[in-house]
Amino acid sequence: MSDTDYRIIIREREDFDIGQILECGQTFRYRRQADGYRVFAGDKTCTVTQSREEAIVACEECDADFWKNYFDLQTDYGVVKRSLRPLPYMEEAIACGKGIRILRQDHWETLICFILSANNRLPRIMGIVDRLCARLGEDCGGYHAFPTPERMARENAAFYRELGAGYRAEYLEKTARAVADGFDLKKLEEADNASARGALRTLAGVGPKVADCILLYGYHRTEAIPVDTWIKKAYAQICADGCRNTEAMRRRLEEIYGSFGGFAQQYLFYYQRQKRDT
DNA sequence: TCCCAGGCAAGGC
DNA sequence: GCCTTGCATGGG
Repeated sequence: MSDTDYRIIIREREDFDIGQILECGQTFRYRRQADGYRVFAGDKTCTVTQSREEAIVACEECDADFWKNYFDLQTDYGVVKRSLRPLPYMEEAIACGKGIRILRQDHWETLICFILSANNRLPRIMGIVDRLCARLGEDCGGYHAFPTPERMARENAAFYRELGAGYRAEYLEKTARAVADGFDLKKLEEADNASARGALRTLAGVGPKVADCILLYGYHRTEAIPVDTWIKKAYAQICADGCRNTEAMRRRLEEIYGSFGGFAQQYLFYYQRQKRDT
Protein backbone atom coordinates (compact mmCIF):
# COMPACT_ATOMS: atom_id res chain seq x y z
CA MET A 1 0.00 0.00 0.00
CA SER A 2 1.64 3.20 -1.17
CA ASP A 3 -0.49 5.44 1.04
CA THR A 4 0.85 4.01 4.28
CA ASP A 5 4.47 3.26 3.47
CA TYR A 6 5.93 5.68 6.00
CA ARG A 7 5.44 5.78 9.75
CA ILE A 8 5.90 8.64 12.17
CA ILE A 9 6.29 7.21 15.67
CA ILE A 10 5.24 9.40 18.59
CA ARG A 11 6.42 8.10 21.95
CA GLU A 12 5.27 11.03 24.09
CA ARG A 13 1.79 9.58 24.52
CA GLU A 14 1.27 11.87 27.51
CA ASP A 15 1.12 14.77 25.05
CA PHE A 16 -0.59 13.07 22.11
CA ASP A 17 -4.04 11.49 22.07
CA ILE A 18 -5.49 11.29 18.59
CA GLY A 19 -9.09 10.99 19.82
CA GLN A 20 -8.76 14.11 21.93
CA ILE A 21 -6.91 16.00 19.19
CA LEU A 22 -9.59 15.32 16.59
CA GLU A 23 -12.65 15.51 18.79
CA CYS A 24 -12.00 18.83 20.45
CA GLY A 25 -13.71 20.61 17.58
CA GLN A 26 -10.79 22.05 15.65
CA THR A 27 -11.17 19.91 12.53
CA PHE A 28 -14.07 18.24 10.76
CA ARG A 29 -12.17 16.07 8.29
CA TYR A 30 -11.59 12.73 9.95
CA ARG A 31 -13.24 9.36 10.27
CA ARG A 32 -13.14 6.95 13.13
CA GLN A 33 -12.02 3.48 12.07
CA ALA A 34 -11.93 0.18 13.89
CA ASP A 35 -8.28 0.60 14.88
CA GLY A 36 -7.84 4.37 14.89
CA TYR A 37 -8.59 7.38 12.72
CA ARG A 38 -8.31 8.35 9.09
CA VAL A 39 -7.40 12.03 8.83
CA PHE A 40 -7.68 14.36 5.82
CA ALA A 41 -6.10 17.76 5.23
CA GLY A 42 -5.95 19.62 1.95
CA ASP A 43 -5.30 16.90 -0.63
CA LYS A 44 -3.53 14.57 1.81
CA THR A 45 -4.55 11.75 4.09
CA CYS A 46 -3.01 9.66 6.84
CA THR A 47 -4.04 6.98 9.31
CA VAL A 48 -3.38 7.30 13.02
CA THR A 49 -3.36 4.46 15.51
CA GLN A 50 -2.18 4.46 19.08
CA SER A 51 -1.42 2.13 21.95
CA ARG A 52 -0.41 2.80 25.54
CA GLU A 53 3.22 3.25 24.54
CA GLU A 54 3.09 5.10 21.25
CA ALA A 55 1.06 6.68 18.48
CA ILE A 56 1.73 5.93 14.83
CA VAL A 57 0.98 8.21 11.89
CA ALA A 58 1.03 6.23 8.65
CA CYS A 59 1.30 8.23 5.45
CA GLU A 60 3.12 8.58 2.16
CA GLU A 61 6.81 9.21 2.75
CA CYS A 62 6.75 12.48 0.81
CA ASP A 63 4.05 13.78 3.17
CA ALA A 64 5.91 13.02 6.39
CA ASP A 65 7.02 16.61 6.99
CA PHE A 66 3.52 17.84 6.24
CA TRP A 67 2.00 15.64 8.92
CA LYS A 68 4.74 16.39 11.46
CA ASN A 69 3.88 20.04 11.03
CA TYR A 70 0.11 19.39 10.96
CA PHE A 71 0.19 17.62 14.32
CA ASP A 72 2.43 20.38 15.72
CA LEU A 73 5.07 17.85 16.72
CA GLN A 74 7.79 20.48 17.13
CA THR A 75 5.95 22.11 20.03
CA ASP A 76 6.66 20.87 23.57
CA TYR A 77 3.24 20.53 25.18
CA GLY A 78 4.87 19.78 28.52
CA VAL A 79 5.89 23.43 28.63
CA VAL A 80 2.39 24.57 27.65
CA LYS A 81 0.72 22.48 30.35
CA ARG A 82 3.20 23.41 33.07
CA SER A 83 2.56 27.08 32.32
CA LEU A 84 -1.21 26.74 32.34
CA ARG A 85 -1.77 24.36 35.29
CA PRO A 86 -1.56 27.00 38.03
CA LEU A 87 -4.21 29.13 36.28
CA PRO A 88 -7.93 28.99 37.10
CA TYR A 89 -9.77 25.80 36.09
CA MET A 90 -6.75 24.42 34.24
CA GLU A 91 -5.73 21.58 36.58
CA GLU A 92 -8.92 19.61 35.95
CA ALA A 93 -9.32 20.69 32.31
CA ILE A 94 -5.80 19.57 31.42
CA ALA A 95 -6.23 16.33 33.36
CA CYS A 96 -9.28 15.63 31.19
CA GLY A 97 -7.68 16.41 27.82
CA LYS A 98 -3.95 16.15 28.37
CA GLY A 99 -3.35 14.64 24.92
CA ILE A 100 -4.81 17.61 23.03
CA ARG A 101 -2.66 19.45 20.50
CA ILE A 102 -3.52 22.41 18.30
CA LEU A 103 -3.34 21.37 14.66
CA ARG A 104 -1.64 23.56 12.08
CA GLN A 105 -4.31 23.68 9.42
CA ASP A 106 -4.62 25.38 6.06
CA HIS A 107 -5.92 28.98 6.06
CA TRP A 108 -8.54 28.47 3.37
CA GLU A 109 -9.82 25.13 4.60
CA THR A 110 -10.15 26.45 8.14
CA LEU A 111 -11.94 29.56 6.90
CA ILE A 112 -14.61 27.59 5.06
CA CYS A 113 -15.08 24.93 7.72
CA PHE A 114 -15.59 27.47 10.48
CA ILE A 115 -18.03 29.54 8.46
CA LEU A 116 -20.05 26.31 8.36
CA SER A 117 -19.62 25.82 12.10
CA ALA A 118 -21.72 28.85 13.04
CA ASN A 119 -24.82 27.89 15.04
CA ASN A 120 -24.36 24.30 13.92
CA ARG A 121 -23.55 20.90 15.40
CA LEU A 122 -20.34 18.96 14.95
CA PRO A 123 -21.82 15.88 13.18
CA ARG A 124 -23.77 18.05 10.79
CA ILE A 125 -20.72 20.22 10.01
CA MET A 126 -18.74 17.08 9.23
CA GLY A 127 -21.47 15.89 6.88
CA ILE A 128 -21.54 19.17 4.97
CA VAL A 129 -17.75 19.30 4.67
CA ASP A 130 -17.73 15.71 3.50
CA ARG A 131 -20.26 16.42 0.75
CA LEU A 132 -18.43 19.63 -0.18
CA CYS A 133 -15.21 17.69 -0.79
CA ALA A 134 -17.01 14.87 -2.59
CA ARG A 135 -18.70 17.27 -4.99
CA LEU A 136 -15.98 19.87 -5.61
CA GLY A 137 -12.70 18.40 -4.41
CA GLU A 138 -10.12 16.77 -6.64
CA ASP A 139 -10.33 12.96 -6.75
CA CYS A 140 -7.23 11.69 -4.98
CA GLY A 141 -8.05 8.01 -5.38
CA GLY A 142 -10.37 6.79 -2.65
CA TYR A 143 -10.99 10.22 -1.20
CA HIS A 144 -11.39 13.81 -2.28
CA ALA A 145 -9.25 16.87 -1.60
CA PHE A 146 -10.64 20.00 -0.04
CA PRO A 147 -11.84 22.18 -2.95
CA THR A 148 -9.86 25.24 -4.04
CA PRO A 149 -11.22 28.80 -3.78
CA GLU A 150 -11.43 28.97 -7.57
CA ARG A 151 -13.53 25.82 -7.75
CA MET A 152 -15.84 26.94 -4.95
CA ALA A 153 -16.21 30.39 -6.51
CA ARG A 154 -17.77 28.79 -9.57
CA GLU A 155 -20.77 27.55 -7.56
CA ASN A 156 -23.58 29.68 -6.19
CA ALA A 157 -25.55 29.77 -2.96
CA ALA A 158 -28.21 27.39 -4.30
CA PHE A 159 -25.54 24.73 -4.72
CA TYR A 160 -24.32 25.12 -1.15
CA ARG A 161 -27.85 25.10 0.15
CA GLU A 162 -28.32 21.79 -1.59
CA LEU A 163 -25.29 20.47 0.30
CA GLY A 164 -27.15 21.29 3.51
CA ALA A 165 -25.30 24.47 4.43
CA GLY A 166 -28.56 26.24 5.26
CA TYR A 167 -28.36 30.00 5.52
CA ARG A 168 -24.54 29.77 5.48
CA ALA A 169 -24.77 29.01 1.75
CA GLU A 170 -24.69 32.73 0.92
CA TYR A 171 -21.55 33.15 3.02
CA LEU A 172 -19.75 30.39 1.15
CA GLU A 173 -20.56 31.90 -2.22
CA LYS A 174 -19.44 35.38 -1.22
CA THR A 175 -16.31 34.37 0.66
CA ALA A 176 -15.15 31.90 -2.02
CA ARG A 177 -15.50 34.63 -4.63
CA ALA A 178 -13.65 37.14 -2.45
CA VAL A 179 -10.70 34.77 -2.00
CA ALA A 180 -10.70 33.68 -5.64
CA ASP A 181 -10.74 37.37 -6.60
CA GLY A 182 -7.62 38.15 -4.61
CA PHE A 183 -8.30 38.38 -0.88
CA ASP A 184 -4.84 37.34 0.31
CA LEU A 185 -5.04 34.80 3.12
CA LYS A 186 -1.29 34.14 3.01
CA LYS A 187 -0.47 37.76 3.63
CA LEU A 188 -2.32 37.72 6.96
CA GLU A 189 0.49 35.58 8.38
CA GLU A 190 2.55 38.76 8.64
CA ALA A 191 -0.18 40.95 10.13
CA ASP A 192 -0.55 41.50 13.85
CA ASN A 193 -3.38 39.70 15.57
CA ALA A 194 -5.85 42.57 15.67
CA SER A 195 -5.50 43.53 12.03
CA ALA A 196 -5.59 39.92 10.83
CA ARG A 197 -8.78 39.51 12.82
CA GLY A 198 -10.24 42.66 11.32
CA ALA A 199 -9.36 41.58 7.79
CA LEU A 200 -10.92 38.15 8.25
CA ARG A 201 -14.09 39.75 9.59
CA THR A 202 -14.64 41.56 6.30
CA LEU A 203 -15.40 38.16 4.75
CA ALA A 204 -19.04 37.04 4.69
CA GLY A 205 -19.92 34.68 7.52
CA VAL A 206 -16.86 35.58 9.59
CA GLY A 207 -17.76 37.23 12.88
CA PRO A 208 -15.72 37.53 16.07
CA LYS A 209 -15.86 33.88 17.07
CA VAL A 210 -15.21 32.39 13.63
CA ALA A 211 -12.33 34.84 13.12
CA ASP A 212 -10.73 33.63 16.35
CA CYS A 213 -11.13 30.00 15.26
CA ILE A 214 -9.39 30.75 11.98
CA LEU A 215 -6.59 32.57 13.77
CA LEU A 216 -6.07 29.74 16.24
CA TYR A 217 -6.50 26.68 14.00
CA GLY A 218 -5.55 28.12 10.60
CA TYR A 219 -2.76 30.53 11.61
CA HIS A 220 -1.67 28.94 14.88
CA ARG A 221 -2.14 32.22 16.75
CA THR A 222 -2.16 30.51 20.12
CA GLU A 223 -3.20 33.66 21.96
CA ALA A 224 -6.60 33.73 20.18
CA ILE A 225 -9.53 32.57 22.32
CA PRO A 226 -12.70 31.66 20.40
CA VAL A 227 -15.66 32.16 22.74
CA ASP A 228 -18.50 29.81 21.89
CA THR A 229 -21.40 28.37 23.85
CA TRP A 230 -19.15 25.88 25.65
CA ILE A 231 -16.57 28.45 26.65
CA LYS A 232 -19.41 30.62 27.93
CA LYS A 233 -20.51 27.78 30.19
CA ALA A 234 -16.94 27.39 31.43
CA TYR A 235 -16.62 31.15 31.90
CA ALA A 236 -19.63 31.21 34.19
CA GLN A 237 -17.74 28.88 36.52
CA ILE A 238 -14.30 30.48 36.16
CA CYS A 239 -15.37 34.07 36.78
CA ALA A 240 -18.94 33.86 38.14
CA ASP A 241 -19.35 37.58 37.50
CA GLY A 242 -22.63 37.30 35.62
CA CYS A 243 -21.01 38.67 32.48
CA ARG A 244 -23.19 38.17 29.38
CA ASN A 245 -21.16 40.09 26.81
CA THR A 246 -19.08 37.80 24.61
CA GLU A 247 -16.44 40.41 23.81
CA ALA A 248 -15.98 41.22 27.48
CA MET A 249 -15.64 37.52 28.26
CA ARG A 250 -13.00 37.13 25.60
CA ARG A 251 -10.96 40.03 26.97
CA ARG A 252 -11.22 38.70 30.52
CA LEU A 253 -10.10 35.21 29.42
CA GLU A 254 -7.18 36.73 27.53
CA GLU A 255 -6.13 38.50 30.71
CA ILE A 256 -6.34 35.28 32.71
CA TYR A 257 -4.59 32.92 30.28
CA GLY A 258 -2.27 35.29 28.43
CA SER A 259 -0.19 34.09 25.52
CA PHE A 260 -1.33 30.48 26.06
CA GLY A 261 -5.00 31.46 25.81
CA GLY A 262 -5.66 29.39 22.70
CA PHE A 263 -4.36 26.23 24.37
CA ALA A 264 -6.42 27.01 27.47
CA GLN A 265 -9.48 27.42 25.29
CA GLN A 266 -8.99 23.96 23.79
CA TYR A 267 -8.66 22.29 27.18
CA LEU A 268 -11.76 24.11 28.41
CA PHE A 269 -13.81 23.25 25.34
CA TYR A 270 -12.96 19.56 25.54
CA TYR A 271 -13.46 19.42 29.31
CA GLN A 272 -16.82 21.16 29.14
CA ARG A 273 -18.08 18.79 26.45
CA GLN A 274 -16.81 15.73 28.28
CA LYS A 275 -18.75 16.81 31.35
CA ARG A 276 -21.88 16.98 29.21
CA ASP A 277 -21.29 13.47 27.86
CA THR A 278 -20.82 11.91 31.27
C1' DT B 1 -43.37 20.78 20.51
C1' DC B 2 -39.69 23.45 21.74
C1' DC B 3 -34.88 24.08 22.38
C1' DC B 4 -30.30 24.13 21.01
C1' DA B 5 -26.06 23.91 18.17
C1' DG B 6 -18.27 25.98 18.26
C1' DG B 7 -22.93 32.71 15.46
C1' DC B 8 -23.57 36.10 11.90
C1' DA B 9 -25.83 40.00 9.81
C1' DA B 10 -29.18 43.41 9.76
C1' DG B 11 -32.14 46.50 11.94
C1' DG B 12 -33.63 49.30 15.92
C1' DC B 13 -32.43 52.27 19.48
C1' DG C 1 -21.98 51.97 20.10
C1' DC C 2 -25.03 47.83 22.33
C1' DC C 3 -29.14 44.70 22.09
C1' DT C 4 -32.55 41.92 19.67
C1' DT C 5 -34.16 39.12 16.05
C1' DG C 6 -34.24 36.02 11.96
C1' DC C 7 -31.98 32.56 9.97
C1' DA C 8 -31.63 26.59 7.67
C1' DT C 9 -31.30 22.29 9.40
C1' DG C 10 -31.40 18.27 12.31
C1' DG C 11 -31.28 15.86 16.78
C1' DG C 12 -32.71 15.30 21.57
